[in-house]
Amino acid sequence: MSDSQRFPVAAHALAYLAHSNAYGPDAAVSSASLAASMPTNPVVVRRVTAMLAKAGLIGTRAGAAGGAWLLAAPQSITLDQVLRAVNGCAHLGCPPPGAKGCPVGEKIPKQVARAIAAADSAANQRLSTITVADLLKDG
Amino acid sequence: MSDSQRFPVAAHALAYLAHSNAYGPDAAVSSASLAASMPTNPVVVRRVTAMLAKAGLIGTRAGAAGGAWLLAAPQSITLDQVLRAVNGCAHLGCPPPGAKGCPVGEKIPKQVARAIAAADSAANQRLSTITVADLLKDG
DNA sequence: TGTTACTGATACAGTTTCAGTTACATATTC
DNA sequence: GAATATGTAACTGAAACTGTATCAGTAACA
Repeated sequence: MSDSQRFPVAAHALAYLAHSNAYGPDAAVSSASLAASMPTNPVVVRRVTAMLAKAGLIGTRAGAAGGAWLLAAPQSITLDQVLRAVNGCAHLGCPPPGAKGCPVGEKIPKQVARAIAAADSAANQRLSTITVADLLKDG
Repeated sequence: MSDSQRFPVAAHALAYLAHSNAYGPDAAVSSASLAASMPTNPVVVRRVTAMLAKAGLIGTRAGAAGGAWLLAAPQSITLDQVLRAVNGCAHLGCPPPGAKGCPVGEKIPKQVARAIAAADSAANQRLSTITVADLLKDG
């Protein structure tokens, strides 16, 4: 996967929902409003909110006065959940397959993959200590 | 930056040099040999080895019997050095700029950027505990 | 000295991926 | 029924990467 802005857009959207006290369908925020605060295109926002909704982090509703709202308290939504919801990872690359028949060429990619997975895991663990509520703090 | 294979290629190349006991110009390994073990194209390898050379991790020499060799012991080359050498990062994306004039829209991106930097740092710290020598281990 | 072999760099084509945009079917409120 | 919103599909243009070919410079070796 190439470099994507999905994670930042998702994090920004959730923080904005929290700031708007959007905790139910009656306080839904439209994709146009979310997009205006980035700023980006409403369709880009909806592509992300659709994934967040499938992950159970937010609720969405079509129709007039529709939009998105949080399904959990901002303090309880961690950023690693957000990253997983938008199918992101640390993107350090995939190891080359290794030359067939070459003993060292076949062994190294396995260890490279393990190192990449370890780095990915460390990034996720760090993100698990940051919540959507933290994104609204000053400083 | 989009998804790049530079980091895996660099890690594989360094591990291969270590396995070949390439510790000096007289034991230089050509880009063709390195490429054959991935497998990929020699030019792709040279694009990476040129960066590793600039970072001081390997030496290279042109001409007949030329190629690349390690400038340090495999146990002392950590993978975060390798990642920095090829200009990689965790690639979680860049935060949106935020809407001008919107107080919340301007504050959130700063915290999102901080979260991304924290995740990146965690990944690098984890990589700093893995060396090129570890890539040659079994299992 | 001439041949061979290698690096580094540059340039190009093809592929992939993404943001942004338009369009449309569906759903909901008024 | 009109207005407004989501979700999704299709298209465009930009960006980045791989693979490839090519060339100048360099070094070993007969």
